[in-house]
Amino acid sequence: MAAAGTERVVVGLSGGVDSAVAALRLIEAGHEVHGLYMSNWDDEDVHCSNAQDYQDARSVARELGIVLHRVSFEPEYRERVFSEFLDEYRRGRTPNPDVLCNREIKFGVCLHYAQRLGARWFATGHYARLAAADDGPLLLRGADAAKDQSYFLCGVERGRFAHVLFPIGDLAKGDVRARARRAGLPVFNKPDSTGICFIGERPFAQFLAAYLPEQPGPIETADGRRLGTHRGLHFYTLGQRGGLEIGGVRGASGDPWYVARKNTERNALIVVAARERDTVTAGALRTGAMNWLARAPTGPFRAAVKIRYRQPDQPALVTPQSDGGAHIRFDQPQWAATPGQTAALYDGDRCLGGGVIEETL
RNA sequence: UGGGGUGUCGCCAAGUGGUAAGGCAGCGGGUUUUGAUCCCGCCAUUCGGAGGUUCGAAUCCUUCCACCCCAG
Repeated sequence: MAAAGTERVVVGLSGGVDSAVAALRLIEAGHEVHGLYMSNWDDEDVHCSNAQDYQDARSVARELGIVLHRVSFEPEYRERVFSEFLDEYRRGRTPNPDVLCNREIKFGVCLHYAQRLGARWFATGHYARLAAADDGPLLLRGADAAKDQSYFLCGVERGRFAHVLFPIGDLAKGDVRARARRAGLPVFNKPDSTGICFIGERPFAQFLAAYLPEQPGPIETADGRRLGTHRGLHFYTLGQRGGLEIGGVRGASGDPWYVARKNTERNALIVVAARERDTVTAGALRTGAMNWLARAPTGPFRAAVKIRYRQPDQPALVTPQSDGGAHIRFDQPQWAATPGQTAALYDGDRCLGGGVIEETL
C-alpha cells in the first residue's frame, strides 16, 4: 500500500470477502472510505445473484459504517468489452474478457467515476501489489501465490496504477477470511466467485450460443481422419478436451482428444490424442501491441511468461517489435498457446506488462 | 436367395463354462475471477432375439434377426 493519511478512498465493493477486507484495512489505515458497488451486466440469469451481491455489499458497508454508492456501467461494458469479446470469438479466437474488463471498466471508467466522487485513490480487492519506482508504479504479484491476480491486471495502462490501492495484496486468502470474521463482516464465509466477471458462472457454450450462430463442420485428426462434428469453431478453444463428444475410435490409442488447432478455411477442428500433444506445440508467438508496466524495452530481454491464467510461468526470450508488439520465444515449446489470450511478462514478482497473443510461430 | 465373418454400456474394447475389465464420451462434484486444463465420483443384474445343454453360459448347441466381406 502506498501513501496513507486521511485522503478519500473509493473502494469497489463487490459483495465478496476480498473487497470487504480491502475496505476494512483502508479504514484501519485512517482513510475516509466510500464503497462503490458497480454492475456491468444484468439479465435474467444473473439478476438474482446481482441482487444478492448488492445486498451483501450493503451489509458490509453498514457494518463498516461507510457510504455505499452504486453505479451501472452496463452500456460501457457492452460497448468496450462485450462487443470485442464477441468479435474475437467470431474470428475463432479465445478472448479473455476479464483482462479487458479491468483495463476498460474497473481501471477505466470506474476509476474515473471514483475520482469524480472526490477520491484520491481507487481501491479494489485484487490479490496484487503495487510499489513505486522512479519511472512509475510497479505491479507485483499478490503475496498469496495461489490467488495472484496480476495476470488479469497486466493490460491496465500503467499510469492508472498511480491512483490505485490494492489493500489485501500482501495477505493470504485465509488471512483475509480470518480478518473478515474477526471484524464481524457477514461475508467472511462467502464462497469465492469464479466465472467471467459480471457474466458469472453459467454454462459457457450455452451463453455463447445465444450470441453466435451454429456453424457445424468436421472434427478431424491431423492426417485427415474424421472423428466427429463440431458446432462451430468459435465454441472451442485450443487445448480443450471436454465437449468434443469423441468416443472410442477403432485402431486409436484410447486417449482423450484435445483441440489442437482450427482450420478456418475448411471450418475444420483439428484434434490430437493426449500422447501426441507435443506434436502441436509452439516454440514462439507474436503478440499485438504490448502494454508495458515498465520502461519500454529497447532490445531483447529474458522474462517469465504466463500465457494463461493459473498456468506456470515459462522462461522465454522477449523481443520488442517495431509495431509495438513482442516476439516471444520459449525455452521449451508450449502446448495450446491460444490467440486472443493474454501473455503476461514477469521478472520475479514484478509484472512487466502484457499483450494479446496474435499468432503462434 | 452360395461361401465366409461379426454382433458385449452412446463409442472403442477385454472376456472362449464359473457368475460382465478398462478406455473414450457423458453426467455430477472439486480446483479456478476467461474459455480450458487438472482432480474426484457416477455410469451394462447384462452380453442382437428366442429356445436348449449345464449345478452354473457373454462364453457350448439350435434357430431367427442385423450388418460386413468374397463370390456369380
